[in-house]
Amino acid sequence: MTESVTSQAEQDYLKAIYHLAQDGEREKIGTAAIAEWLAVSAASVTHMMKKLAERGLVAHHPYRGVELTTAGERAALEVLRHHRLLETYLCTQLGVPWDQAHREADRLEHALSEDLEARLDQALGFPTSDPHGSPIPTKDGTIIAPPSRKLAAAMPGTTVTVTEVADEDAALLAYLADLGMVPGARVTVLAKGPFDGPLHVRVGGRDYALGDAVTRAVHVTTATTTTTTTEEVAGAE
Amino acid sequence: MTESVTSQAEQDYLKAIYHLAQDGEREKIGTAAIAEWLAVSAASVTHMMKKLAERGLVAHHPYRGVELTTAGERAALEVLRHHRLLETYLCTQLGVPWDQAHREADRLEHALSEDLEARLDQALGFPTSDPHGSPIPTKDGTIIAPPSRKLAAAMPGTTVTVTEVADEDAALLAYLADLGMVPGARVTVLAKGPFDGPLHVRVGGRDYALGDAVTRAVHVTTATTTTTTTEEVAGAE
DNA sequence: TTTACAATTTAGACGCGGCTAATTCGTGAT
DNA sequence: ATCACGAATTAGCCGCGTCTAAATTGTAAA
Repeated sequence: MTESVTSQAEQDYLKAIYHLAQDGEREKIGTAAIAEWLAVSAASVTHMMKKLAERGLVAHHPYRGVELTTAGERAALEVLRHHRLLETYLCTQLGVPWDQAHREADRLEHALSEDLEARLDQALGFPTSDPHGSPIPTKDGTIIAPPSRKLAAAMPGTTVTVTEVADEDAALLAYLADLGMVPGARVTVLAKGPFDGPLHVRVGGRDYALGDAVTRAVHVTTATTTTTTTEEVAGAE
Repeated sequence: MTESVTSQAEQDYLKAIYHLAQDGEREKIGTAAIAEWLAVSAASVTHMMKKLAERGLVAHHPYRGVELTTAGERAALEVLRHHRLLETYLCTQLGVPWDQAHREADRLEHALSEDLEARLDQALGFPTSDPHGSPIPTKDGTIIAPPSRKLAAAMPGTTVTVTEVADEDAALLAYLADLGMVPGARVTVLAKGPFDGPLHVRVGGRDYALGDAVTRAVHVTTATTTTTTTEEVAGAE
């Protein structure tokens, strides 16, 4: 109810922590990871973490990492909601290219009022996910995380459906769009090269070998309940 | 061509100077006027003026006032273009009320990219004025200031057309909308009270007595070339 | 012409968010 | 059990934009 009056910088840090927590598995997020993500020095991160800890938005365990508190996660989700509504609006209503919308939204999200947020939501028909397939948090701070895994973790031989594509890297996004790997696309995992080699997949009738950066950016779900047996079918080409 | 990299604060000051120069008649704008307009101390204004003067955006004549240079005016018009395109978009495409759009645009204008500016412009069909009747500067920094005067300066007995309504005061704007004094409305000036008394006008078949703040916020043009003779017709009620 | 006052500028300080350099802490290797 | 090293924190600084208090200046009145 009370306005937290979080500054733009604070919001960026909260968003970063939320993102890193989603991305990796570990709970505690290290200072270095945040620093790298935000292109900022480690000292700046520590400084901000102490500030956010005082505000009760973050639990800071010195030398061991930080994690969002309930209030912090709520604040992060509010920013994320702004971001994804904007992204959706920019793409669908103003024709901003898929791979540019993220950067635009990053700048606009901090200037979006609650009223305008509601208007965008309504104009879009209350969407539940953005153009990249990422779920849009609801107004009350709920987010439905679809049960998806990274394509990197998909079993060879299975056919999966793309649910979500990370929107941070515009070039990667453009590449994926070119391949036809957009949310909803069906991808057949053919084989995994040895020693962290490329993942061979078939999508839209064509085969590709995808590197690690790519397969970690794409989230998929085993659509047709392929009874996740360990069938190591390796049908290349 | 070169990015001036003007900060948000700098843009706000440039906008303020431009506005005050338009509003009043004098060329040189005083420190106090800027300070009041931006709700900032006079010392802060002087500080910023020196900074802007160094950047060549402002001509600072110590103790005598400042005025925008060509570069400064260009920068101000760029911000103003962002502002008015946003205002127009918010009103017509998202249904934001007339009197709220200004505040929203004030926050969004600094985060609007050139690309998005172009998309808004196109989506709106390349408008030349915003919902308040204010002209929208063109991309190349041209602005067509329509030959209008303040309603306060209109001669009693004439009938004028509202061309523009200042958008800074939401409450005033709501009041004017209620009266039907929107751009395009025809207003008959009945009489002017003595000693800066209220201006009696007829609009939409009804008569009103308007205070100074109101008549200075409304710009009008003598539409039907009413041969501006000094006919002091005083027909009240 | 002098003077008083209001407007303006200067001086000095603060909070924010950032940085570099130095220090402290955890932990994996010995 | 120790040690070395990388990660994290602390210390101290900077620029921006703001402020209050103390000069300074322009000008209008006497």
